[in-house]
Amino acid sequence: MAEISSDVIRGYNDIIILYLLLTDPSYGYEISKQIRLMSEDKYIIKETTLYSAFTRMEKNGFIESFVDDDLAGGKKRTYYRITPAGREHYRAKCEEWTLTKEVIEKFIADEGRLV
Amino acid sequence: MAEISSDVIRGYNDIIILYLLLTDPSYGYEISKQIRLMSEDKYIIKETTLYSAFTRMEKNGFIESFVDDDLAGGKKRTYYRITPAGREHYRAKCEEWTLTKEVIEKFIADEGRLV
DNA sequence: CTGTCGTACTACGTCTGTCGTGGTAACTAT
DNA sequence: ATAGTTACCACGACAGACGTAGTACGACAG
Repeated sequence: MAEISSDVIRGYNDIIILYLLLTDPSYGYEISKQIRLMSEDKYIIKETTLYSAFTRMEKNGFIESFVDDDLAGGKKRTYYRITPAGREHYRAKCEEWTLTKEVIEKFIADEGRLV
Repeated sequence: MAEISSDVIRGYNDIIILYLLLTDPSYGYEISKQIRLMSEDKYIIKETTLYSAFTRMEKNGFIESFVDDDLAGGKKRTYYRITPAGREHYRAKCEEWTLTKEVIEKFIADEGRLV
């Protein structure tokens, strides 16, 4: 089955991740599983891509982190929570998506032109 | 008016350019004007982006160049023609686009969730 | 009790497409 | 004269995505 190459989706990891934080905080491993699930295995985000997106978005003020170190076995887990700025970023990116989609679809040929 | 940031469209300049070469060869300046026109000024490709896409795609065998140096005033102009491999690349990218679109739209929230 | 699988990250360096700056050169209209 | 349009190119910087590798703990099979 075809899968999505990363360069295509570049710039959209932000909205994918932020979407999953809209209602509740979450953490890396969980988010990566949800992306895989929601996309029906069509998009499997690379771990490094995900975690570096967290770092970048926290620096930009779109998300905040907090650590839960009360897990069984003294393990810790880093949660991320979306900020108001993050919501705004998400909203803006969605609008940009609509525009982008409109533009790109003008350059998708119908069958006839392809031959 | 909102315009499209380049990182969003990254990876799609190829199909935009190739689309404009599907029926006839063309050249940089002309293509850049057509993109601007067809997108209703929503996407204005940067010159350097365009010309480096030409170089890259020629190296990949998606397009071929030929020079017209019989223009008035001894000027020259470099035309590009799509190759069969280029058509195939275009077709594949269009399919990928369909997939990508489906995936991304699963992560676009309806109004209710946004608040 | 050794080994693999799943969970949950992190560090480091590389690659590639896009972009900013700036340059060349000739024609065209004011 | 000079600004604008046509037509292109070189160079270097940047940022997001990726490859590789490593840490560390628990659970469960053999």
